[in-house]
Amino acid sequence: MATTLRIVEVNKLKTACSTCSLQELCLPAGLSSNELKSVDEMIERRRTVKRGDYLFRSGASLHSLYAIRSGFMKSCVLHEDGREQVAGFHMMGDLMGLDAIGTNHHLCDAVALEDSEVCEIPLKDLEELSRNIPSLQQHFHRIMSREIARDYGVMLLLGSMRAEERLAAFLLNLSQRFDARGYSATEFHLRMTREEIGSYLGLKLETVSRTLSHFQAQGLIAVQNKHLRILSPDNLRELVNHHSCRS
Amino acid sequence: MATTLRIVEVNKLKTACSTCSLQELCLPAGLSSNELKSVDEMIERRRTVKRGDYLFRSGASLHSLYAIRSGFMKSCVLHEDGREQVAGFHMMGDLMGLDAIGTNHHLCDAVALEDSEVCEIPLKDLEELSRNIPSLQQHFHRIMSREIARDYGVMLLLGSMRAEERLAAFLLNLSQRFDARGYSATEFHLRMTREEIGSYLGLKLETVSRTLSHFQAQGLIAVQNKHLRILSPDNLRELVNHHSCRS
DNA sequence: GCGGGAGTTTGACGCAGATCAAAACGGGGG
DNA sequence: CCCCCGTTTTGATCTGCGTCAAACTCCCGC
Repeated sequence: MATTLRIVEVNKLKTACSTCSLQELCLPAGLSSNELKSVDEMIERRRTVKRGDYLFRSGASLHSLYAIRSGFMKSCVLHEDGREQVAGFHMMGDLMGLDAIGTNHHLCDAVALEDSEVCEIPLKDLEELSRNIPSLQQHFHRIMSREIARDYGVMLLLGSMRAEERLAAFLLNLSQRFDARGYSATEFHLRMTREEIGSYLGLKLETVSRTLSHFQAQGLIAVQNKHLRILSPDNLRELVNHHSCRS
Repeated sequence: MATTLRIVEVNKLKTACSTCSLQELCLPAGLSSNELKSVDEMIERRRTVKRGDYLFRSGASLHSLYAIRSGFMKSCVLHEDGREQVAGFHMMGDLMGLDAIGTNHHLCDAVALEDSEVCEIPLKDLEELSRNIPSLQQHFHRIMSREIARDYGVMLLLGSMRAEERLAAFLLNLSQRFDARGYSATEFHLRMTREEIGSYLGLKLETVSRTLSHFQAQGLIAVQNKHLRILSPDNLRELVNHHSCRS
């Protein structure tokens, strides 16, 4: 039976970092084959997360960081009064859980937007290993730093861009990330709803929808439901950079 | 002559981490006295930054991280088209420059809002030392992680709070940080302009001013120019948590 | 102590985007 | 294959905050 077969396959998955195509994007970038082996041994297990399921929840204590092997996830910060906001979208090669190191407790939910597979990296082991492998240590620091840099970008976006600019920046960012992973930069599937995009961008879903329609009318993109094609990346870039309004 | 005297004093400043009152807030928190000594030796030099001067500029290559010893600073992210936004305010014990590790280039400006003094920590040395001192390594990771967590908070603020909530959250945050450093939690000096507050909160300076006036009229705070007194922290907290509007 | 420029306050008005509403679409389950 | 519910689109209206403008205050340097 097909279902059983698939489960068996998943359990068999012993794919090592050393043979992983995401190597260069992920944690062990730039290691020797010997070092790669040590990292392999550190990975506690691979775990699958079904669409809609949580990888971890806000408040849970930190066991491991998670490297995404396949799939697509979002992280949501929660406010005590029930407000919640998407803090980021994450895809293959991304490392999740970095925000929890400070307090030992996750401060956001991680939810799979499609069936996903992650590698579980016990923080203690990572710390120990990175004490012995300087280039791993350095790379780990770079990853954390890049997350901070990304956040600064989002702050700039939320604090000083108009709706059109935000959406253009968002689409270009997705495009660039797909590109870096070997997928088409101009044509891809939006795995999140309009509401989730809006939450991430500080906009309401209606505004997201309207703005997408507007882009389409201008010939910048072609959207049909979740399928998106970028027709004029240059014009989108121009939109982000030459802001017409708002000081 | 007084000026000369002051310069001499500054040059003499050999205040070590081991005698620094900020120890527990700063990088070397929780180290043994031997370990503290190693950290002391790592600090390349202390540097003073006059009000209005740059500690580092966006685009400059990363030499060191900077721990603030005294004073007050802001960091500003720049957008190519000239837009700029305050990404954070930093005070004694805070570590600056973390966003630059990823690319080896600073991506924000660091500007002193009052005469400040910083300890310069060469990244290479810190990395080497933290390979030998696990608790230093762990603490450094915690600091980076806390910066990520802080950024998530700012994203939540910018993406889903109304003007009053943003300002209330901002004041409470300042209050709490002053408190942690042994200063009054209810009465302090705002070292930044209304425009800088606005930039940080994604608001215009007029809105900041109006909202402060409004808080004062309600008896929540007393502001006179840059001097601020929090009269009802509880009501401010309530304002942040029980959002009346906006889903 | 006085003049001037930067920072702040306050008012009037306009607009981008939120809100409310309703119709159209699409895809997963029976 | 069809039904139904979650998602998306589009329109009409409302509103919080931005924009423009003017007066006022506070330093800081001369």
